[in-house]
Amino acid sequence: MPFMSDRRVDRLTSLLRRRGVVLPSFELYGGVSGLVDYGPVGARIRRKVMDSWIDHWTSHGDIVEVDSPAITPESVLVASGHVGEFNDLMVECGGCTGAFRVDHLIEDSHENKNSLSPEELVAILSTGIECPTCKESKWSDVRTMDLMFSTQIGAMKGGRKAYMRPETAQGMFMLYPALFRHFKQKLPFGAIQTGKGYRNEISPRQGMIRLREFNMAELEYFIDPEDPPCPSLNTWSDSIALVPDPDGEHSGECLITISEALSAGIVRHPTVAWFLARTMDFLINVGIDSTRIRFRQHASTEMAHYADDCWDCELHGEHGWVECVGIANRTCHDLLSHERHSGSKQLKAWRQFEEPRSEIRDVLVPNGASLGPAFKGRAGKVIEALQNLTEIPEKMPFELTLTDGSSVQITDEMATRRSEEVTLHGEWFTPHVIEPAFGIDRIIWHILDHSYTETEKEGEKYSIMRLSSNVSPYDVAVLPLFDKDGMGEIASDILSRVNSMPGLRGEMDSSKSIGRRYARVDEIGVPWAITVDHETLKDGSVTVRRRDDQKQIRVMVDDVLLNLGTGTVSTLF
RNA sequence: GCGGACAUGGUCUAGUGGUUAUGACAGUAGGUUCCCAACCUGCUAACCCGGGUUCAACUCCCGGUGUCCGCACCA
Repeated sequence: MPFMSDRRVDRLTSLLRRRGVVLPSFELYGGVSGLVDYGPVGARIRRKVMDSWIDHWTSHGDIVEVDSPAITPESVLVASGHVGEFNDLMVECGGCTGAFRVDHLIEDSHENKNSLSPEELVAILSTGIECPTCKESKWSDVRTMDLMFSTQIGAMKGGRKAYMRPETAQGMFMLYPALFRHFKQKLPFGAIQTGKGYRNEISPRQGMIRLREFNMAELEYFIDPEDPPCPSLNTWSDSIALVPDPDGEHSGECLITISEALSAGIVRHPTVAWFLARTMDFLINVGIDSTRIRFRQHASTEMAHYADDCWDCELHGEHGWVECVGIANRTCHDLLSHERHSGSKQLKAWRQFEEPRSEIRDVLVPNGASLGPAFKGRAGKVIEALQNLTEIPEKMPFELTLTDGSSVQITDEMATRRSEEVTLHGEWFTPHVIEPAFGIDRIIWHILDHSYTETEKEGEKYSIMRLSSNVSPYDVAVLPLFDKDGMGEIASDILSRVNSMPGLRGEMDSSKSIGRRYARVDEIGVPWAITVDHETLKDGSVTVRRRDDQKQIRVMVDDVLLNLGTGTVSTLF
């Protein structure tokens, strides 16, 4: 083994580099912080994590996968609120050169800081706000911190301003009308999308934890807020660590089953509860240590104004507790905002009443014979305004305001008052959306962190990556004990049989001693090794070695391959 | 973004203003051994980038980039 740093995290990162799992990007040119590469081994792991994530959600039946561009026109991100929020105003202190967010500095001096313009913020700043570090108040000019990567669609002057998406979610909101049709116009349904997201972090640190370009996997689940899906939670009998809202009545960490948490009112929304449970399942399935998972509820104060129950799933590792999944009830905020900004009428869903409802409505029926001659070209607008009246005036004549802002006088003969009975079979409403958003790189880091095991073997340090077979880079290693007497050929043959099985990938290694080869595959987390030896030549049996306890058994080749295909090799032991 | 430390083969490191720049591990070729990183021999492979000082810079100075540690930031 090479030199061992005294920090576990250093030894782990060094292994990940050495074995081609995760490495800094563009190192040839000095590297770029916040960007990483997945090497040949890491890319396999990432692919498997992504695939099991997609499989986990699409197997449910009412969730489908979509894919939309990373390049996003500015108007979309204005509507979503990203263009405003991602441009935090920053200011530097002339005394100690510290950088601060203006809104944080003036927090105590103004109640409604969110409503202030940049000019007003600067004005308040110059009233003698002190630097929290050095107590001076010599502030530099205010500048914006753009946390999105901006670009342009079209190379020439007329190019349209755009950004690299900071989340994949907006693409799914754009596809809402298509999804609504796909699901035969019935809620609930969901869409997932995996892909890259981009944030120009001020100071990315901690390796894979804060990246500038990162792998996301997001799910938008559209529901009727008056009829939220309440899947049964009885299948989840294990307790989950919850850290409820510190300002709420349930503050303090607790270990509790998900259905208890829902009935106790800790988790406020039944669909959110279901997503917490399903998220737990996914994480355990890809090999996260269940004792190092917890769900932390956002305090009412830190929650975005539109959301009403948000949970972060945090994983514990070398960097402490890190937020890896955010499960938010975004309510109708996004769809409504896109409806307002785009003017589209397709962002709603239909709610059928159980019983048709009749209503008596007073209406003014326009009289075209009288309106036409009176208003000529504007008559159309007048009729439209009359039909859109929500309150029918008591008396005639009255002033009617048109959509262009002008008003006209409506007299008796221009419209007839009438009571109409209308039967309503349902109504249009804006669906709510529950969004679980997964940071895949952070999850992969914790899979590696939790799997990395340092032991000793005959006084030597020995590392094993105890990856779940669901995410291991190779399913099996095929090792000829000697590369002679035809063992190499038999091994190649076994390998190609493995590789021809759907979804399976094996690796062959015939160099150096057998112990060294076991060590190499242990280090990258290959769960099984098949060794071809002299007996194989005689009877077709091989040694199967289990990574986690180094136990080995003798089995017929065909049996191992069969069990590899069904994921049941462990039953042979 | 600020301050401090650091930057040498794939990994971890030694070292110097001057001619072939250490060592270990890994890799590789051969020998030997054979079910847990054995051994022997050979080989491959590095001074972060740009400028300056100097007869001469991997070494000293400045700038950049990157990493780590604090501060700030993390929607």
